[in-house]
Amino acid sequence: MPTFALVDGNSFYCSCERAFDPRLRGKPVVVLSNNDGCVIARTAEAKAVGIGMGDPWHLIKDRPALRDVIWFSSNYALYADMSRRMFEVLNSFSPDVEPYSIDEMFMLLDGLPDRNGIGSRIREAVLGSAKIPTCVGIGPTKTIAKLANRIAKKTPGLEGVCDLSDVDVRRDVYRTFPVADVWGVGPSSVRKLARHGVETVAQFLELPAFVVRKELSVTGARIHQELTGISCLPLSDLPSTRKGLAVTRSFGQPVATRQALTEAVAAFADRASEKLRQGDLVAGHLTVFIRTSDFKPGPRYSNLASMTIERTSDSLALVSLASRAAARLWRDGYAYAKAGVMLTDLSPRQQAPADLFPSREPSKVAKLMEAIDRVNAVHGRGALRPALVGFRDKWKPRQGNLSNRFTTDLRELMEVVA
DNA sequence: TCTGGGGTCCTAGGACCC
DNA sequence: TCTGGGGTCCTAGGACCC
Repeated sequence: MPTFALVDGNSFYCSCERAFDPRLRGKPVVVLSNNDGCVIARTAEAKAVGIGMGDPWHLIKDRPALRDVIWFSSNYALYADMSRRMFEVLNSFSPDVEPYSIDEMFMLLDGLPDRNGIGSRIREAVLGSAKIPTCVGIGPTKTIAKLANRIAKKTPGLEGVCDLSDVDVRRDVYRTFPVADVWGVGPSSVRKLARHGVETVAQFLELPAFVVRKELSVTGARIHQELTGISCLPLSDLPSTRKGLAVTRSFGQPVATRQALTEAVAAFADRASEKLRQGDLVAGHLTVFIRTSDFKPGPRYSNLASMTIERTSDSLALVSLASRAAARLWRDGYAYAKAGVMLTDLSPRQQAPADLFPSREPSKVAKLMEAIDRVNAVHGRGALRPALVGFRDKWKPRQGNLSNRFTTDLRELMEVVA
């Protein structure tokens, strides 16, 4: 039987901010989503003054109780780099580490020389080297490790570690643990299970497998199995090639001209092409969507255009296709709030079938893209951009309080030291 | 002034084929 | 009078996750 650990960074984005500013210790801190929209990370102190996950910042920030709360715009470059550091620390314990999200990593503990107190030692190492406090959940399947992690997080006496390797300990936990808190069981599944009188994990496990299969499909059946201690979600050692990628944004202010909208979509397509090239991939399908706000009064409109394209990662081609699509989707008389570009049907550039009649010479395009990427690596993203993107950036999201990129930009680190 | 931005997997149903 | 039975591939949409 394998042993999995799930290591999860506490209030990850907030902890990243704290790692570079000790004055934030013990204070309520929140990090906001893009556009400074809603709260996506909060410290224990921030939870204590009543801030919920996903709360719209502009609706709550003036409450008297929140007077001392320190807030940040999200600084993704910093968080991604901190995540990489966390990975490296875990990797020094075990060769089998699978990043599950930016702040969560699964690892296999099998074959480790000394398993005694392993959870605490992992925590100490991550805190010491990466400056990130974590919780560790341990169990014979991913689902159980995840469940253990949740208990570690919520139970003060446990010092951030919960081990559910033992079947009797699990049985005890299952009697009261709500099935709604199990990884992969969402609101829709909870409603179905409630019709069978199921509320706890223990009750869930009493359901016959065929009932679970019928009600919750194979996804639910796997969770059912995993909770009994039979592992069916393996650790994936290799980073899988991604299936699709998207660049979507809410606008800093409503976009009301066709020009501004097409420029925004062009910019998203430009960024999406860049991501594509970073993974050495090409896309065979392009989707563009535009929409008005769900929250503001006024006429609503939402539409998308989806097209199969000649496989490419050429910014100029993708930007041109995407902005033409946006121009077609445009309707007069609406205040647009959000748009996006999605690329799917991805494949490695090398494996992509060659086009019989390419519209442009592939080797020349590759050289041009390489040059563009190099210039932007030195001078900053967007320094060199397709003309269709423009320089007005009317759509740019708000970022009212962005911390410095301490770990990835030397100049920005020096600003703090100075 | 102001409500995020990504992902994955699964299923159903349509189009098309023999 | 009677109008098949599989396959595959693709897409849209649901559900869930962080």
